[in-house]
This record gives sequence, C-alpha cells and structure tokens, in this order.
Amino acid sequence: MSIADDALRLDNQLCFPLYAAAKAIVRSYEPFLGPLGLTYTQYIVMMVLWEKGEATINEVGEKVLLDSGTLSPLVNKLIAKGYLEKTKGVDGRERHLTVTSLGWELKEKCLEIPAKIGSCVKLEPQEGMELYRLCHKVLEGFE
Amino acid sequence: MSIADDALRLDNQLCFPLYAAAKAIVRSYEPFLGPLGLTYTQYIVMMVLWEKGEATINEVGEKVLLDSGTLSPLVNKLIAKGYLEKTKGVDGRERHLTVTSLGWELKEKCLEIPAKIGSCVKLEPQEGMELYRLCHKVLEGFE
DNA sequence: TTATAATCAATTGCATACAATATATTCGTA
DNA sequence: TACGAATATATTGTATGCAATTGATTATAA
Repeated sequence: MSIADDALRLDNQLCFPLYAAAKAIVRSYEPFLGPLGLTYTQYIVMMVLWEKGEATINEVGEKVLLDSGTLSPLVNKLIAKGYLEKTKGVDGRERHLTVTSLGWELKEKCLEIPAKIGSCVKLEPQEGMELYRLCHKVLEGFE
Repeated sequence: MSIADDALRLDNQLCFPLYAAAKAIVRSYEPFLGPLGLTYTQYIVMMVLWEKGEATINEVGEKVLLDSGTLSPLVNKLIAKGYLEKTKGVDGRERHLTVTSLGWELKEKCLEIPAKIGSCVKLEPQEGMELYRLCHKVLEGFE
C-alpha cells in the first residue's frame, strides 16, 4: 500500500465525515419537523423569515446559501402550506416573502426543536463551538 | 428578542454551518471529478471498491452510509460508464461489484485529487484533524 | 420438510441541490 | 429616450438522499 493509495482511502478523507455528519444531523430533525410537515431545508428558510419578518427570495438565498433553482419550488411549497405569502415588489423583478399568521404559529411549535437537536448531538459544549468555528472557517475559505 | 427567539436564529444553529460546509466541499470536487465524468457520491463509492477490490452493494453502503435506494441506480451508472461489473453472488440475494480495468485506470487519474482538495480547504493541519475528529464524534453519537 | 421470518437488492415517490437556460424587469448609457 | 447589460426569479434536466414498498432468495424453526 503506497502513500498514493492511502490518499484515496475513504478513511483518510476529511470531506467524507463532514458530508456524513451533516446528513446525519439533518436526518435527526425529521422526527421533530416531520410531524409539522416541514423538511430541514424548509425549516431553515422559515428561520430566516421568522428573523427578518420579510425578505426577497434572493435575500433568503444569501442566508441559506441556496439559489433560485432550489428556493423557487421550495418557497411555493411553503406558500401552499399557508406559512408564507409572496408579493411582487416595487422593483418588479423581486418577490417579497412574508410570514402569515399560520407561519408565526408554526414558529411557536418549533421553539423546542433546537434544544431537542442539541441533546441528540453528543458533543461537549466547547466541542460544539469548535465545530461551529471550523465549519465557518471552511465556508469562508470558499468565499 | 427573547432567549427563545435566539434559539431559532439561523446564526445560532450548529447544524447549518455543518450542512453548508459539507455542501461547499462536495461542490469543490466538481472541477476535478466533472472532467472524469464522476460525481462526488460516485467517487466515494469507487474509493471503497478501489480499497477492497470487490464488495456487495450492502458492504459499500455500510462504508459510505447510503442505502440501496441511492446505491442501486448509482452503481448502475458506474457500470454503464464501464468502471464496475456486477455479478450474482453465491448467496443469490447478493450482487458482487468488481472494479474493471477501466475502473483501475480511473483510480490513477484520481490520485492527485485529495491533495488538490486539501489545498482548497483553508484549515491548518491540526484544525483539519480536529474537524475530522468532531465529525466522527457526531456520527458515533447517532450510532 | 415446509411455512414463516429475515435479508439483499431494486423500485417508487418525494424533496432537495445545482448548473444551465429562459423570462421579466430594471439599470446604465450613448 | 432607446437599447444592450445586468439583475431577480422561474424553469429544466440531472443526480442524489431516503423512507417505504416490492421481489427474490436464504435462513430458521416447528
């Protein structure tokens, strides 16, 4: 087994545990989000709008790092569920998203989720913070 | 802004940077894998088979943490590209995957990829190791 | 031995991701 | 002002992920 071979071993990749851990955590939301009829991606989009109250598709996309190819159909699903409304902006190209009263009720039902997820992730507090920092550093490295 | 509200802010989530960083790294493989006609998922499947030489769908799935719903069609694509062969095992339920000569040639073309990705990820060596360790710990926490 | 349970792979259905393209609208400038 | 460039959103096409189901085969136990 040469050094070159070792480099291509799955166990030696940094990307793979990152990819697998991200999938595992996202999957762990399902027992909490599923009963509310939400997916993880829909949940983080709602999180942006709960925080800002109103935003364009573009602004949401900058926050959640997704483009219109993903967001357009996803937002339409959240509208169909009654959690969001979409209106044409003063700039006719923009679409303004606002949270409906049903969307605000949904937020109340989600308040306990972060703590529940936190107890699923078996990291010490300072490990969680370090993981948070390292992931942000990786992201910054890609701009 | 109450404490409860803060818990639902995107910036306060551990999962989101993990999810976003994983997507960013996976996407960074495209310039290297795309010209070879591979996706990231196909690449990690090939990695398992380069290491073991032969494996069942199930064994590959245990390594890459994917089920047959994802792997069956993906393996068929790798077969169509000529990198793998699939044969019925002695146990008639199993399918044995083996790397073709074209698949071994592909490995040679991939030898430089880990180093190239490494230089894309702007982490200090010990930070990369710590990220690796923390992601594995997260994974172990989910069994 | 034979009916039932368990296992492996494939299929189905739904929801992302994302590159590439299309469409509508606005901006910038000659 | 008129027109080409830029911008925001939507659409299309391909490739995952994954839960749930199906089908084929093998193991098991009464």
